[in-house]
Amino acid sequence: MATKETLAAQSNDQSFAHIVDEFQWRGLMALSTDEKELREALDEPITFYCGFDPTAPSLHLGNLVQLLTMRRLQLAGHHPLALVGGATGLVGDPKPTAERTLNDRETVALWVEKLAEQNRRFLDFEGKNAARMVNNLDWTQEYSAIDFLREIGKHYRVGKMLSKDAVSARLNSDAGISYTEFSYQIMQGLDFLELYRRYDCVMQTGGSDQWGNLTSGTDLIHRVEGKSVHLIATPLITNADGKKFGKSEGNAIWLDAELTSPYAMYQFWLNTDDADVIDRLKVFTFLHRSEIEELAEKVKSEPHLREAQRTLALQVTEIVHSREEAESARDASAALFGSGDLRALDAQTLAAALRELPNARVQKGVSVVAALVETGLVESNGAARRAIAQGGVSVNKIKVDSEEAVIDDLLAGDVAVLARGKKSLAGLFF
RNA sequence: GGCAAGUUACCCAAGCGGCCAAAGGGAUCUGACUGUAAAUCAGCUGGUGUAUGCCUACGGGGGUUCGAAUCCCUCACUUGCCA
Repeated sequence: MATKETLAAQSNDQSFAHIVDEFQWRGLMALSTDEKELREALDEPITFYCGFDPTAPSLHLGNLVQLLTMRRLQLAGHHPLALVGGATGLVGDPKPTAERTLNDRETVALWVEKLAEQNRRFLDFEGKNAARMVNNLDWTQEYSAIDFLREIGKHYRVGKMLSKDAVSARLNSDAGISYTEFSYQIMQGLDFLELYRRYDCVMQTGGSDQWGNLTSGTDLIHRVEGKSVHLIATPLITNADGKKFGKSEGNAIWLDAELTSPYAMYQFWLNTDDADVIDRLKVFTFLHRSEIEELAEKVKSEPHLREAQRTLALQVTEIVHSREEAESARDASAALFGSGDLRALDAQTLAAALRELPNARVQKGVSVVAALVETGLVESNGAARRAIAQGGVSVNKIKVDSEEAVIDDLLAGDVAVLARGKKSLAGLFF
């Protein structure tokens, strides 16, 4: 991974007297345990953890908030434990809407590997406060049901478990909740206890929607070990227009380049709403306060230049992928969206840009409909014809006005740029 | 274990023998206006190049019927009440 330089370049903003101040300015602390004690605890290097459950083959943008929060704490001198949920992934945390479908063990094991691999790119696993990777399957699978019930279950009061939002929401919905998912909070509490015992881990970070599961651990440690440990919960990222953050065309933005290309990642951030872009810079980049405040001014004074969005897109794409890939995505974006004369571009630039896009190899004279389907820009021939009928398709920036149109007008290097709508582009190689 | 209600497309939800590829809403998508923004307005949204066709789809399987999302049986799951 080419992210070593990227990691090395990251830093916290030293103008803040305390990391908690920076977290608050960045809007990263939605909830926490007692702030005074938290600040005191963070004055010395501590070990903390954050867990990631394998519910998919890749982490997504929601997880990125956690990864970057961990990295900020690492930069402040603390020791991160990145936990992958080999055990909790087999159980499943309660979603607000419905019971999860259990994945089989092989799938979960595979996803655990993938998540661990992704984690390694965002934290430094070398040096004096190197991050470490742990898997809760390591201590959970040793437990017999009897031991679990006697040693752990005895510390949990059902009344309290029922009162947790994640559980009560489900009890009050017509989906109900299984004992399996109901038990999830205990598993997570056990994780914290184990990490406390094994690594002297005294803090956990996570999303605020996980608050009930986070406090499960602090309560358990308090009961069993008589010790107060700490929590920081990051806010759920929401868009100003009320739509769900982290989705593009209804699909999640993944951190895996196979699932979401660097170009798609760049485009996603570039399209950030003015009303959200400054908040995003605070949460998703390591830019310091002065730099972000400068960009905030520019959003007000010259919004059409979209400098904040450009900066955000480049920064995050670099963090998730690499500087090279971020720059390629930026250049491709500039070439394809820019002032617009595709014919002025030389073959090499054009080919490089098109490789960033979904693309396909086709024969000269291919129908536009077939090309749309081939590149994955639409899902079926019918959808392709519909898109053309709606005036949403263009080839080399020239609108296609017939469903029977074919492509025989090529750009330098025998390529063509196919577009569906304004933002979905694909490359055609002949 | 018993009884009752329920399981419809991405989500919510109507339909209760043919007029159902399935109302309505949300969401996505497209167009106009723009700054690759927001808001607003308009339109599309199962597949198949065009067939009163065929295929897929109303939880799974089976049946009744000329015809089933709709009726029956059965299995699974969900919720509620009773034990």
